[in-house]
Amino acid sequence: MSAPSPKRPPGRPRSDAARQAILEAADALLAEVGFAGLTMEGIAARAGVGKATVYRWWPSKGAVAMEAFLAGLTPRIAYPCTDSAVDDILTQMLRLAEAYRGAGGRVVCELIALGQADPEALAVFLDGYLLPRREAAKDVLRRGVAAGQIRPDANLDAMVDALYAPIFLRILLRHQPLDDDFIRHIASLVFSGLVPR
Amino acid sequence: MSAPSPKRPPGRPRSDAARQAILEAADALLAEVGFAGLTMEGIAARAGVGKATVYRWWPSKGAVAMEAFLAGLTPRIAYPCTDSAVDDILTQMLRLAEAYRGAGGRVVCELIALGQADPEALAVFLDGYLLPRREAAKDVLRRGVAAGQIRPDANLDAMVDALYAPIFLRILLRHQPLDDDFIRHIASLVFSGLVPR
Amino acid sequence: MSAPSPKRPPGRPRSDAARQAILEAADALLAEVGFAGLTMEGIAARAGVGKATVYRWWPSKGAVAMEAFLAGLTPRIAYPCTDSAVDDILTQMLRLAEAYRGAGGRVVCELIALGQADPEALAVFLDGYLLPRREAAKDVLRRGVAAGQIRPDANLDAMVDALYAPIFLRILLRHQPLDDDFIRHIASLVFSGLVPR
Amino acid sequence: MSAPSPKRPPGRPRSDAARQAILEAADALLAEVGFAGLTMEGIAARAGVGKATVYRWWPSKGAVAMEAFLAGLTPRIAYPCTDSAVDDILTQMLRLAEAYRGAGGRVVCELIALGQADPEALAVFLDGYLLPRREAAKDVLRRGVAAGQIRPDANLDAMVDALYAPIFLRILLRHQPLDDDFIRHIASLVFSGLVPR
DNA sequence: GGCTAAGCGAGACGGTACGTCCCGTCTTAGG
DNA sequence: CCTAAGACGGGACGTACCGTCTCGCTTAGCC
Repeated sequence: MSAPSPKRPPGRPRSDAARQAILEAADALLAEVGFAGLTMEGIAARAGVGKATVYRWWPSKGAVAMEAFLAGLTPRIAYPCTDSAVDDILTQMLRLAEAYRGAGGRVVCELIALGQADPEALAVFLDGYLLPRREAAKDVLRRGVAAGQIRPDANLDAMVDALYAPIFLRILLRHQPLDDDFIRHIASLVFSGLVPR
Repeated sequence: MSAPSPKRPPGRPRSDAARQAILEAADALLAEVGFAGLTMEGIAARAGVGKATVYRWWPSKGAVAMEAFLAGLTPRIAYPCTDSAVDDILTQMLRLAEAYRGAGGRVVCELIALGQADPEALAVFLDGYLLPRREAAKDVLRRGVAAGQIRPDANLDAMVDALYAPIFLRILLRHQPLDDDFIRHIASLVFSGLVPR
Repeated sequence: MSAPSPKRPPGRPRSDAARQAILEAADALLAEVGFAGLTMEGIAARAGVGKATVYRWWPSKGAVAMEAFLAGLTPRIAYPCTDSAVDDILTQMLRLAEAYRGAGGRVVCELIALGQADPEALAVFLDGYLLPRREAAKDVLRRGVAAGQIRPDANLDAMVDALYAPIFLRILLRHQPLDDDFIRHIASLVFSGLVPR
Repeated sequence: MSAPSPKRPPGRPRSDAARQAILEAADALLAEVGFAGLTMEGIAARAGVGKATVYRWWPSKGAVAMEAFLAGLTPRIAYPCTDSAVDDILTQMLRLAEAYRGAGGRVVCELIALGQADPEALAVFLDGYLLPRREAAKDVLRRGVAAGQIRPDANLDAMVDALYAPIFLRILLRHQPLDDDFIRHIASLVFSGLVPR
């Protein structure tokens, strides 16, 4: 019966309460002071936790920040599901832009910046945030294809990039505002070439 | 009273040798230890210069790094000028992608990352690199409009974003390869909606 | 109900093996890294023992160190017993000085130093080492008083201090050598005032 | 004229104000929390000084403590100068005992303890505190010899040790109280053997 | 030629956060 | 109920940089 395979390690088990407290503290601090202002010391103090405990779970403030952000974000920007896939995409793009105009956008930018210096952080960001969203977007597009609203020979990957990259670029570079008009322009640009004649 | 030669301030003039030494030191250190490992102290020491001298010329390590990098970049990705503005854009996009697949791409990514923590650095990046290129692109597009190859009601800013943002996103996030096929897809996506019927 | 053997407490009995392992580990570490470098964590790890086990037996690293040291010390500097108590004291003082010039002296110094920061360690040192020796010295002096070699109104406690304190001071402060001449000087100084006229 | 020998080093000169503030802070903390409770961090904070500044001047808390103690102590326990050298010594011994019963005694003990682990600290303690006092004591004794109050063949070094070592031993070991009676006993013990017959 | 003013190198200054170490307590599973 | 293991909250360690400051020394134009 007693399967020895999983093998609980000896010693006091790690406290998930501490883990949660750290993630929540990091999330709150990210929103308040941004990634640059984030410190391991601050996180530990806010979480009521020893610094060593933070280092026991994550190797760097980047790792904590990434995980905290993803944990705090996951259930936020969903796709609607109406008859028109094109409208659904547009609606979600507007929602996303709305979210990115606030603190969320700044954090996303900082996490992408972090990823430039830390490939592991980038991988976590992709797997934990970006790629799932891309898949969701592609599902909606596939629905549109099935419904005859989008040409069946469309390259969905390129399409997702064409739709969403401009949003990311504008929050990253701030060269022009990310307003709803811009979103609509982009969407119409992309879709006008891909709707069946 | 004495309003002589226009503007020469009194005192010892700034040493351009120091300025050059700092930029070279910063450039060398960037290559050796990367952005994250760069410090004002290190730059000053390497350049054989007092820290105060560095601060007298630039407000932050971001500003030094940006200027050092842009000075060393001088990237010549010009637009061709054929009869077809659409073809010209595509040709240049392919050249740009080619450049960005190499070391130049990493540099641009790091500059953008730096800009997330340092607004002034971002401004320098925009003014010194990005905005001039956008203008060049828009010039080509305007040529296309004039030649009747692009619809006159097209929003050129959105169009530039739609064309180039996907390139930036792929070098920043590396979620999919930045190959020529992808470039062609994006271009055709964008232009197919904007060529006159 | 079952009231068997009088006093055996329930549960697993304490492991004397652990106790021994701890003392040996402490002794070894003391020799390797000295008092300052000694840590409870290090002792426990070296002994292959949980930290809690160390704390269950001793309240502080000072207590462990003291016991480990006294256990390893077993110093046998006994008093001779001739007709002359004064000579017996002098003989023993010379032996003691001899012992203290070597490693034993360093040990005693370190124990005294340890006692300055740890009252409990000091108490152990006094009860386990110093006070028994004082009593032995006083016994010899009492013998001298009984034999008419020492004035009966002599304050024995002060006398012991006067005789031995200079030895301790010279090993503690190293301001001058602890040679036999010095010992003889001290002894003659003290006794010359206390022998009956 | 311009003698190049002393050669002021380049850079901003060290701030003696900071140095003084650190010593005063350390002295105050030593009296309040003792050597064990002393921390570099606490000293820096109390002195309103960066930790690095403390480390720039002294390598360890022991070094700061030693210097702070000596600086704060220097002008305290002087010898009177009456006709009787023997009385002068006794008077000063009583004063010293008085001082050592308070916080000063604890600090001296801790510094001696420190010296057991740190030879440099011990040297500073000897040169800066103990040896000068020994010389002063020997001067008084020489005065006594000159005045015919002390036998000219007395070994002054041994005599000083015989007089003062018991005081140190009682504050170090606390095996018996350091009261005035004890001081008088010791003094009479030592002098009774050395006054000329 | 002397004066004034600013830039120069150097590096100490008051700070903040780092990542590590050890403290003494606790929480497990197992003997 | 003791044991080994080791995570926990806490706090000091010594280091590295930050951005500012205070020095003595140029290096210039102006009187």
